[in-house]
Amino acid sequence: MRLSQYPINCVKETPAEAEVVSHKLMLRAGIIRRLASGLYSWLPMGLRTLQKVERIIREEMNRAGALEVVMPVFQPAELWEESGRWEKYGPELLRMKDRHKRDFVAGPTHEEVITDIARREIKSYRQLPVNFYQIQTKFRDEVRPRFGVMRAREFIMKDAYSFHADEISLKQTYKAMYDAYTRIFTRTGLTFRAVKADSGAIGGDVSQEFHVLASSGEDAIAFSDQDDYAANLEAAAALPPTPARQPASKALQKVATPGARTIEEVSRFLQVPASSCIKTLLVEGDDGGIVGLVVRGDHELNAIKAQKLPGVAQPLRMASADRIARQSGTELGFIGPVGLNVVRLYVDHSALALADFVSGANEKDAHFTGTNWERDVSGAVAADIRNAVEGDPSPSGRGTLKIVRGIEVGHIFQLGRKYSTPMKAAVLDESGKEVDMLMGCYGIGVTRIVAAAIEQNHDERGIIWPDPIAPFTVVLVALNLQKSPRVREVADRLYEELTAAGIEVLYDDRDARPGVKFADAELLGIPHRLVVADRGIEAGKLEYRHRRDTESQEFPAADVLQFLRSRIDTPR
RNA sequence: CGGGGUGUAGCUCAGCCUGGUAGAGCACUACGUUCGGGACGUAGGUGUCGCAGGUUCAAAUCCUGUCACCCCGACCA
Repeated sequence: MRLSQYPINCVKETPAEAEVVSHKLMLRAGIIRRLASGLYSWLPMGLRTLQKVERIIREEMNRAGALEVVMPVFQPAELWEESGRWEKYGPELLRMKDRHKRDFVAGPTHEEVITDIARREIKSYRQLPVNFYQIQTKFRDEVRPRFGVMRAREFIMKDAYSFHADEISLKQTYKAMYDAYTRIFTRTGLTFRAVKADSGAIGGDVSQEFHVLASSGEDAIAFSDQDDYAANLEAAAALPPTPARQPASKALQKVATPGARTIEEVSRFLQVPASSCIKTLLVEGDDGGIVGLVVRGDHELNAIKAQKLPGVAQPLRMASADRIARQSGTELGFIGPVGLNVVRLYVDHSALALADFVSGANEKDAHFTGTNWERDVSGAVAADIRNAVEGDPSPSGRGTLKIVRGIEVGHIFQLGRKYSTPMKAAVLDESGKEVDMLMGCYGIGVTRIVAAAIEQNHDERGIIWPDPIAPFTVVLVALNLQKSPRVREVADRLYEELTAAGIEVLYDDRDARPGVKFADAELLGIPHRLVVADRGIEAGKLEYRHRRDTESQEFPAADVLQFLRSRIDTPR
């Protein structure tokens, strides 16, 4: 493409609407434009990358034996009533009526539609297994769309759904999808990690997420430094500490702690480390009562773990201030387990391992020192309710945990019969008996991959695309071509030659100053840069620089194809 | 949904407190100079000051309402 014929300019100033790097760079480089909150248009430069990502996904899904389909964005409410999600999905599901007042939804995902197809088409175990996928626009009415296309309301997703007669077959396809995802993310050129996940609202038993690693990622990932254990922090088990607890040595003593509410304030005021304090959180129980949750002062509550405990309301809800007052006789900041009146009291393993610790006294401006579990507190139940932290022993039994940040770009589930049973998707098995099919589902956030790629690969000058998903592989910068017919001639010829050789070239033939061209090339993030200028022409040289390099190098112009090919990552 | 903030030229923003003819830089158009790291000069076009109502001789500015957008918390690819 000739830049002189491309109408969209890069912009120097960062649009005020953007907060995260990828969003800023996508706007500045003319990749996307916002239409409304959470709704984005993809401009030509961005679409090229998007389509490269889609192509990689398509090739690997096909290679893994999946069959491509396209299902409607709009879906009749009846299907959602059948699965029960018309009630359960909540306001994130965009609902609308057609002119006949019939209810429809804008599809946030397609389990219902695919299950409907499967139950109509598939009658025998001999037609199984099968795996359908599509690459299609989804709509989720997010509470708060943000970070550009990272969390948009409308986005492109690759979703796949497999059907099986038995568990073994489901596990085989799940594994095949795991391998396909590994190939897909490897081929995009991104650094990623597969992790154990909480299966969340979609349901099912087994699930894993694929994360692109980036310091700005929204998710925390815990992994062992000695084996391949890796899990989303919300799903990473925090093991009970060893050695076991020391015996009580101090007496329970009430001390005045005026105004000290947070652990930080209490620990500073009493001159004890946060790890020798506990915090007591009150949440609503599923029977209308109040449940107490205790974690060590330096730890964080893990809501996902906590809401799975018997007696805890799901989703987790903190008790309101006046319920706290009624329950504990005090206010936020001074609650403690001693004499606390709750339905259940769950104590995290590491809090339970403490002796002689500091706890709230259930009295304004007072805490206890020298608190001990058996002696001072009754009814404590041990549980894992905290986030794992760096340095914890790995749940795999080998090594300690490290924590990095990631952006979730893929998620694979074994769904089981969550949809097939309520929607009566059954086949006849070998014995002629009707059995509900088992399902798996496998998603990839296609548009999110593009944003994640930028979060992971950029510098202060702009984007640094990995070769496989760069909008163009080579940027050809011709300097002063409006004055120098020689430069124009050489650059034009080079452009034709490289393009004919199948290399995607962005040719900057604009009448612009060198600084502008270099700056734009760097902002756009084209990985390989060739410069044509009077300087090198006489000597028959061209100048090359990779986007990550700090120095340019010269090479004989005659070798250009061979030279470039040796530097471009070839697609597998 | 709760809390905070912002709406003025295509973009970034000033002006608002203290009411009195709507501004700067960038971008855009023309010409000239310049030309290996975001040049300069001259000339030029650009506005429903988010919208509606109110106060006032007079509203971008004060008041009320409303809409949109952004940021922080509970959900997800």
